Amino acid sequence: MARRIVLSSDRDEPSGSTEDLTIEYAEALNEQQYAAATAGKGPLLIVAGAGTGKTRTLIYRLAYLVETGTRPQQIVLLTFTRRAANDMTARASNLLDGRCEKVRGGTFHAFCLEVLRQHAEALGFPRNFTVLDAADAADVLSVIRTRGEYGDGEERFPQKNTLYSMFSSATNRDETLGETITKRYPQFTSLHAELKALRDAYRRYKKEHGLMDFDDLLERTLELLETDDDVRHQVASRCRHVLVDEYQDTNALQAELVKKFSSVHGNVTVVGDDAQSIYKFRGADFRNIFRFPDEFDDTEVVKLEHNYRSTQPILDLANRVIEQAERSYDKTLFTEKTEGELPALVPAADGDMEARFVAEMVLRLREDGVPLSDVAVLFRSSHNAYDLEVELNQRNIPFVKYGGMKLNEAAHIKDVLAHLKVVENPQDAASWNRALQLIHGIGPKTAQSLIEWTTEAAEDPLTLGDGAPFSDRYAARLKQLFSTLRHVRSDDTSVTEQVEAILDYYQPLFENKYADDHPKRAPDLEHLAGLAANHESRQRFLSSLTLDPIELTALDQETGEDDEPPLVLSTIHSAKGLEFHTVFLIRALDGTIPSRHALREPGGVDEELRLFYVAVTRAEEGLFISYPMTQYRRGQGEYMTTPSRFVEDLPDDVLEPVQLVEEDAVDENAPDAPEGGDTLPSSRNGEAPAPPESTRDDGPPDDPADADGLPF
DNA sequence: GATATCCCTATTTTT
DNA sequence: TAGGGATATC
Repeated sequence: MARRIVLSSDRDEPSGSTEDLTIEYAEALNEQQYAAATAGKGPLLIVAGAGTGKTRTLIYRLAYLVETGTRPQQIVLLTFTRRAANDMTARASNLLDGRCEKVRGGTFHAFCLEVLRQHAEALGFPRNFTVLDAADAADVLSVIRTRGEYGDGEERFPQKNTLYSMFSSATNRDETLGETITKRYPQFTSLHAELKALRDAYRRYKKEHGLMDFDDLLERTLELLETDDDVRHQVASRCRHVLVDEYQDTNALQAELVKKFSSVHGNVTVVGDDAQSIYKFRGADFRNIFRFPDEFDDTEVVKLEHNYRSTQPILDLANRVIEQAERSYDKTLFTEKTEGELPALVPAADGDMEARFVAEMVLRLREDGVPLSDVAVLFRSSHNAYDLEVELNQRNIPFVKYGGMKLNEAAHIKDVLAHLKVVENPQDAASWNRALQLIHGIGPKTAQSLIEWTTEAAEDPLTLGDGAPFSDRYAARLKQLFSTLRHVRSDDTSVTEQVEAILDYYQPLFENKYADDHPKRAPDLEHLAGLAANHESRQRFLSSLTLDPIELTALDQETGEDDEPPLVLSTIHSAKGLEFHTVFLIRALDGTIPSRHALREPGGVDEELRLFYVAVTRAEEGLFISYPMTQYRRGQGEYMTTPSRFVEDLPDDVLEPVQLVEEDAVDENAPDAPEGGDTLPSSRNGEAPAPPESTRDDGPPDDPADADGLPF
């Protein structure tokens, strides 16, 4: 263990002087926000309800810390997405002449990655280790499973994705594998020993080949900081202030990391709202936030309750929603925006009609001056938006979808990235596997022996030694592959050139592999090359893609300079922390939200309820909760749905029912026959869904008389 | 040993 | 509805 020489840090000690502050904190913030932003040293817990200016407070705190002498490089801001981190540092920089840009920050995973790149060797990993995303990790598990003949028994052995979630679940909840299996995967209890062996094999494999999955980033960092006190001291010394956003969604591992990061200076600020904890599946526990004062002595607690986002009617609904929870949440949000439209509950005949309703309303809002980008459509899970996506495409309404397919999850992108990864880390057997099997004539077996050849026999893994086990069938391609890779490796190629070189090589393989739809996929490859230009190194490019994935639809849209900012479609999870003028919550069905899967888990319904609460509290002025009354399922055809239990018992003066009427439909009340063909898209142009907002304050709001001529 | 084809099944949320 | 497993064919 290295000898430690402690340098006096007086030089760095923040002055703490409040004499020459350039920002009028007391004027910009309310009393509690001010207290939070300007709190002194030590642990600080900010319990902030939805829309209470939590982000604003955090930004001012950043600025305050910098103004009172803390160097920005010594502040660590941990957030849930990189977008949130960039957003906050940018806003803080605006307040303070750019100084806050140097604040370090990002997600837990990204920050841990930074630490690990520095110290990986101490853990027996190479510094250029590869980060596996969930799909990569599952692929690795699949390879190991097949090789080790784990599933040879009679019982069904879990699939690769299940294996990954199982192991990940154990890590994130800080449980033993046995506990996780008993609690969450009881059907595999009899396989416990085999699963344990498989997990050990997976761990060994990752270490041998320089691979880390998402969980490793957290777990290995913690291991590093726990076992090597010099490293811990070194890392924590650089964290004079640690700020954590969305603390209610941290899990046991992350809470422990926060402790370690702040173990030298003891300055931690965490912000969160227990009623908005929605990441239980990742091991988050809303009670974490209340444990904070027990974990950190002398915690100062500040509560923010004044809501600046929503109108009173929306808050009333939010309060009624959260009241339904088993556990009571101590929420007393209040606002001064007492006026406002009632949130509306909108049943639609079917998913198609629901989509038309939303599209129509979005256009009306735009005519009334609400920009598309200030409107969001939220849903429980990604596929809930399919109908709407089709509708929006037909009407040429630009949108971005968050929480759908990510660019780097698309198979063709993974193919290209595998080649880059192999150059970056030639031990990365998982990527070799992928790259090699693209070549016609190379399957799992040949790939395996080739990998052994390159990584063991040759001194340079990117050359093929004589006598490598290859046959003429694919020899030419293989040589081409290796020369491409060597070119990519050479020092003077930019990341863009590297990607281009791989694309040239990949093109014929690509067209062969995706014979039916490669023209559709091709633009993504171009985008990838474009993205590469923004990155200074291959390694950074790769990790930024895995840790901060790009939404596929964001690229479809090709947002040019003067294009209209698009409508936002988002899973509720991905909408966390955002706000919009008007929110549509679609597919509010029992079985969707709450999800059918959640009903089986203890505490599952409450978690879904919090999710619902998050959705509702995103809205500033307008809120429409809609659902289709019938749905189609493969086997059964159409069937009647049940509205979400969360809206069922709400009185009309909290959530106002609205009836949708087709403009040119014959006066037909409820389409109770499953085959009711009259609502199907017989006419694309004439329908008039909900009456405009204005008719909704007086009496039954179902008169479509004022449905104006529609501009399409 | 690689690949083409067919059938079955499970189906949330994210770093 | 796609992705995985099993089977048949090259």
